[in-house]
Amino acid sequence: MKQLEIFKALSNKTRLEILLWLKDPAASFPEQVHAGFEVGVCVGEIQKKAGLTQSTVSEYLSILQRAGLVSSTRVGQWTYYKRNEETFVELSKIIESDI
Amino acid sequence: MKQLEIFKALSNKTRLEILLWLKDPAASFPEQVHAGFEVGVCVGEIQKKAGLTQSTVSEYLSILQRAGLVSSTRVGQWTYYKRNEETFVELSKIIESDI
DNA sequence: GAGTTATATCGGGAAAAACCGATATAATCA
DNA sequence: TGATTATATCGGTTTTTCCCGATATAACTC
Repeated sequence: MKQLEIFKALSNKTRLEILLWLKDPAASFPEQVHAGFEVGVCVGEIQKKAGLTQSTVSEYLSILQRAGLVSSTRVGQWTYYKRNEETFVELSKIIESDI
Repeated sequence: MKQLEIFKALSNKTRLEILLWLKDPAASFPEQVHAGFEVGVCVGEIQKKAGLTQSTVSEYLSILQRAGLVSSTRVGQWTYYKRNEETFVELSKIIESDI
């Protein structure tokens, strides 16, 4: 686990918000109709809510993914992102003991 | 607690190292003779070990302090910095539940 | 096939962070 | 008092991050 990369990923207001939204997708993205939330939330919905351009949000999601904080699943023309909870648990332990 | 400020403070290799060194000052700073380690470690010792300029290290320590990760005590002409463990505990909890 | 929709990537301008050297401040000591 | 030592702050250059518009890719639809 690359702590520095994780902390950099968490050092942005919008990226922190995205992670929070993904914690409760049903509440945060009432408009998503294409799929259940098991696979996550598609980029377009996240982008609308973030209020930034599509390219920026796509970039942010890939930063979060490289840090291991989210994972993605492609379904047809959509890419769904969801939290990777194991990384959060690991991170919490790392802060308790390794930092 | 301002999460964003904390994550930014943790988004730098040298600052992460400083925090690690301050975890075991006796092992990390064998040369410090001016005081016991209860008050912390003085800027000069940290600077030598970091290998950056005095101004940079002083700046880094104040970033860590603004984030609540360390605290400082002035004794004579020295400023001693030590970890603020409560913030780490809080942060770990925040990651478990609030992020 | 061509047209449409969703996402990723690329190139770049603006803002922030990473450092530095020089200088200021504060404490000590002769 | 002046000289010395430790730290903080200030001004500036380089590097990184932020965020955009334009373009590329991939899947779907007709």
